[in-house]
Amino acid sequence: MGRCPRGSAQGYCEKSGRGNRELKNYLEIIFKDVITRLNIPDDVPLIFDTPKSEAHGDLATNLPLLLTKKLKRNPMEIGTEICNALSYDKEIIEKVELVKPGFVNIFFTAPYITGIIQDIHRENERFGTSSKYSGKTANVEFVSANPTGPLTVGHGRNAVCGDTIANMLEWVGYDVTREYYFNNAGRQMRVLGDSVRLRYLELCGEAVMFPEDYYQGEYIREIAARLEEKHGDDLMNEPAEGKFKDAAESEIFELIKVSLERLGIKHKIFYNENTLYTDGRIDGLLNKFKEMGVSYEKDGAVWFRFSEAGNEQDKVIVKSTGEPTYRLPDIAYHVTKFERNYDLIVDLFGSDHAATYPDVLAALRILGYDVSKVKVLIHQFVTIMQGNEVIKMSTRKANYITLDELIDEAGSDVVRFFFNMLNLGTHMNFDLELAKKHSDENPVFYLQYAHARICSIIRTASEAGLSSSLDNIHLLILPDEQRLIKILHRFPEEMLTAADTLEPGRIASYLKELAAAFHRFYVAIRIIGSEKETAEARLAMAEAVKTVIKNGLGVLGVSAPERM
RNA sequence: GCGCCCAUAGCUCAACCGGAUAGAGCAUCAGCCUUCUAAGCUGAGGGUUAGUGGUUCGAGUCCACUUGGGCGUACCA
Repeated sequence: MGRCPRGSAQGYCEKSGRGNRELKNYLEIIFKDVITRLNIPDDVPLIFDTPKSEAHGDLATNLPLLLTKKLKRNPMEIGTEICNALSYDKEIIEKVELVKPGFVNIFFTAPYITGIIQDIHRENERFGTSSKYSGKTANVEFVSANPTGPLTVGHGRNAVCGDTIANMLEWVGYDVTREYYFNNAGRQMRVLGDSVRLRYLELCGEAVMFPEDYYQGEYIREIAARLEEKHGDDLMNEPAEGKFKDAAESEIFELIKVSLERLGIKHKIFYNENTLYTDGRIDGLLNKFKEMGVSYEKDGAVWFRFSEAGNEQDKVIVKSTGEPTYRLPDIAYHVTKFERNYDLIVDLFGSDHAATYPDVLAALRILGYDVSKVKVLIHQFVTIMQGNEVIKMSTRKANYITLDELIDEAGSDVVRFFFNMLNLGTHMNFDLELAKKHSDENPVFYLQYAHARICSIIRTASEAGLSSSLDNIHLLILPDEQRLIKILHRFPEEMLTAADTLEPGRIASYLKELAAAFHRFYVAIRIIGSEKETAEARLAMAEAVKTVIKNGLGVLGVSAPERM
């Protein structure tokens, strides 16, 4: 890298690109150097983070505070020694200061900070990606709703967050497989098929009793109507599980896929639970458990010794009817994920499934698989409010608001951003009335507006014969400029942290901060109309902001409009 | 009853491995468009971070208990 100052620390310049991570790497090198020279114990963590207040520098460490106990000395004394011994490149670091309790605050030089703009222009739509996990594969399983009805708002959170997590993993280098696991057999599906059959019989003029615990949704009637249209009353003697169930399954799956597609979500694999039976995996697993002595028979059922694996209690894996419970195929399914050799296996469930995964993991551990590869993410439920009323979702009772209805009302961008804003553990209250009425006040517009604004500036500038240039970016020394550029520095690191913690919410928070800094700059400082070289540099900066917003929104699956 | 998750401004949410004065948006109030998009900006008010105790240089963050909510606790998925 030609921009690397000559005296920079060893190893630092070998990194391509900058950003906060590189700055931290540099600090780590020069601090470790001091630690060895001063013979300070090196078993305390050396952490640099971005202080909340600008007055506290660009990066800061609490090293002296952490050392006080170890050295039994005053933190300020230790800090003084460290700061005096610190040798650093003046072209990178402006100053290092030691303050009150024992923080060391580091300030970077403006020209050095500004260099990130070149990186962003060079890497463009790839800026923010990382090769940290290149060559690794990941499987992200999400949605996985059985085809018994359209997706509800409740599924929206899972769908959106799952897809965003997959995006984040791709950004840091993983080859990601998006997977949807479903079950088209069993009692639920029998009831579904029979629900359609009964509606069909109604249409054929039969008087039927439609049980209360059958699927009440309007879509059942529609499926029945299409069957009636196609076959007349030829199907009146068909069993529920044949044509009725098949029609329901395929039509509902079509609905689900369309909803997902509207949100830009496409799964690569739809894994049918049934194949686990037909290819003998279920039986194979049962035999293996028996051989290993981890299962036993009681009351005509087969039980798994989960209690011996440290879980609460033993559970039935095969009912006395001979039918496996969901646990067994779940285990077999995860075995296939291991056999498919993923380096990372992510499962995203709603909190209603929180109780099942410890058993699955325990069984996998007993089978000898490296369970640390599996990251089970549990997202909390979204409480849907209509005014003051809580809407309890139930597919069976047809008491729900579909994801499609929400997308119709709010639009895909708003829906994606809305679910992505939140950390997975957050219990959220979602007031539908409010979402409809105030949708133009959704924070997503704040980000999109910043992007559109920059596009508009670029258009206007180009009409005025002005274009961006990297030649004079050193002119960008105003506080509003530096502040903005420093936020740009953080993007690759934020992306990596988001991917490592599997938290989509981080990206949204970061982008809000970036957009805020840009809007502030925009109001305070003019681009067009300022002195030519400065204007060109500011344009280059604005383009860099635009790139980062676009890339960030891209990860969230939200569009970056050129005009609004 | 037991287990997991959660509780932060009036509302919806942030706060990276425990750090410096707990931050945004909405709502309220007061200002800012003859110049690049006012879907924007500036400022004000608004908090005992549910409560109590503990750990330590330092706690919204960790531990214990209490209260209030969500989800489980099936030979349903």
